[in-house]
Amino acid sequence: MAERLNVSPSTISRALQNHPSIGKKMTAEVHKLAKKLGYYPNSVASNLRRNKTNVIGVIIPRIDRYYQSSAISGIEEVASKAGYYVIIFQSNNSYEREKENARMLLASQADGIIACLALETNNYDHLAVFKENNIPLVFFDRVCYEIETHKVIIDDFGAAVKATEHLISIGCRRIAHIAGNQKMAIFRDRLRGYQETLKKNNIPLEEELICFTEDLSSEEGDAATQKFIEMQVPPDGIFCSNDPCAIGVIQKIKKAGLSVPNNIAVVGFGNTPTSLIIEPALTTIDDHAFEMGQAAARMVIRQIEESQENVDSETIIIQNDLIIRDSTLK
Amino acid sequence: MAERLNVSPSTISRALQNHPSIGKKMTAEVHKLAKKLGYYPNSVASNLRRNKTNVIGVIIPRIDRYYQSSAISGIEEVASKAGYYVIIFQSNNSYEREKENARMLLASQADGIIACLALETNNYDHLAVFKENNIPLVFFDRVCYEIETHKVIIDDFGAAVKATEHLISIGCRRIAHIAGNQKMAIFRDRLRGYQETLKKNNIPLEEELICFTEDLSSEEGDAATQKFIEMQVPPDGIFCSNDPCAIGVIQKIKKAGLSVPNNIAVVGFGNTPTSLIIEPALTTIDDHAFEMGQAAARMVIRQIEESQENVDSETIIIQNDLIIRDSTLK
DNA sequence: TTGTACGCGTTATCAA
DNA sequence: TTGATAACGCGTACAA
Repeated sequence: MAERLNVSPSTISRALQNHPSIGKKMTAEVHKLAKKLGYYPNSVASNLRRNKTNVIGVIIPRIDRYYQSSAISGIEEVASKAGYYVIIFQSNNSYEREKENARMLLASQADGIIACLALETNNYDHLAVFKENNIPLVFFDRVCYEIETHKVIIDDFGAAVKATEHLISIGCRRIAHIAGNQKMAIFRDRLRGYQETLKKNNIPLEEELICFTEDLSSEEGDAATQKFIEMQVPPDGIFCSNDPCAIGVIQKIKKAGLSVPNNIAVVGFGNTPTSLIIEPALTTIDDHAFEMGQAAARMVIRQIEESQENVDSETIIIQNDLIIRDSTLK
Repeated sequence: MAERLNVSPSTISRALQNHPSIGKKMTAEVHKLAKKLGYYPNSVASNLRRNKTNVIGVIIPRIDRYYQSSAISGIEEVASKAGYYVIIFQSNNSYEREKENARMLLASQADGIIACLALETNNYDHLAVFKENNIPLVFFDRVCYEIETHKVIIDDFGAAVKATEHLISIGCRRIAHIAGNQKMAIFRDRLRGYQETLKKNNIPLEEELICFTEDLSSEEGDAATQKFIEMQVPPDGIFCSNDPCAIGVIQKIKKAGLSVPNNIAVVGFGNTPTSLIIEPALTTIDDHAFEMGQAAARMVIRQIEESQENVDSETIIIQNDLIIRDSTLK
């Protein structure tokens, strides 16, 4: 260590963190010497001693999806400002990988966890473990209601209502919905929003106008649209549970020689960058992914730092906006 | 810990890592008990003892750019298979943040570093530190030639040649280039590829056909196109140093009532998802970001595990492809 | 095949 | 304001 130059091991430690009870001269000198020697404290040892790692673990399906990487950006921004590291694990929507990720995070002594569930997951023991070990856990977006924790979500039901009502307001009367995987609450809520809105407006629900998909890919959007177009009376509006799917829908409608929005209006969900590039530009729900990330990070940090055996699970609902563009502008 | 059930602290340790010199019965029993008690070794302590963290630190400009998140996906895939964690820091293209990130990674005792430089960076001391401390460092994409390390890049010069030659081959004779920030080698190389190709084909280089941008945004593409269109003899082809910029260019050309590719053909760089959605679909260079990430991860892990005071800096060049789409199909 | 004892580099506590 | 000491939880050399 650096104490070979002067004397004392703990004085160095204190000086380096500007402890008040250390002489200014001493402090300055230590800092200078540290810089000269290129000395930096070993945070692994510090972590062991303090029993704190300043690490926030994030478990998400895939980092190369716009929604997820935006959320992570938000997490990282808040975390790094507060002096935390962000360590990221991708589950690839696999339950096994998610379990493995949780195991690794547990072993790494992360101070807190932020998770967005994998599609496959329907057993939550690997995450409940964090609660048992008193490690703060915050879910965002794809949350689970089986564990009592803090959550950051958007009002998926309300957003779907907005989207559907918008389609009705521009004159659509035969509105289809392409739904996401019904294992996830968010997709169930969007479907419900769609259904309730039709009911409320006295529009009959037709089973054949609802298409269930595995993962809302463009290809599934394409296939669903094919079926819709072939119907005797095709729909005049389609509400898709995400943007990539809506893009596939629009491309298919155009390929069939029909017009968006004149023949069929389309609404997406997510406000991805692509929604502005497709022609016509896609009307969609902005889900404020970046802010969700920020909120989740703030939440988990607050829990870490309060550490009181604490307030029961709290849910933050992030605002969402319907962004109206050409795909519904008749 | 768990030795209160049987006897011995170190036996537990050995059993848990399946040390050969431990009875099979013992080993099995310990594993069973560990599972039952929910015991997991504290890796912070282990890291301290072994002087190894199994962490690979990644410093990149922004995670919410498609190129970067794809590369990270590649890194993560390779790393996690090899038992490494990936810890990500965003520099936001700021030199100060990059310095801070490097400092934190140094303190966290990362076993190896993968970096993609910030735009602002032109002093490299904060990264040279890793070499001094014998921590493997691999650059990818935005590399620096001032430090001798391993690098993963694509042949930007060659890719630009391919792109420019393609424009010439479809009959373009007045080809413009929208160049990226010339602080970065990749953008200088792309410019050079463009220039050399024109020369080789006896096409005069015209200064006014080269537009230098700050960060190749869509907006800058839009503005550059405005100028090009207003010229007495506008260009008949534009090679853009990235896709977002090319998207701005295409949108502007169309807004001006001109046709892509008939009036002006456009080539981008990066093969982002948007290049397939814009109309006409964008001809572009696929830079294989995911594979770059994989290669970088393999490289850094190899160095970590060989640890021999080692082979001098090696450079891997990842293949790139010109993907021809409608924006250049006359 | 198993147990003992020490040390990794910090920091908290207590004493000076 | 500073120094001495112990302890964080694990891995390993050595002894048994």
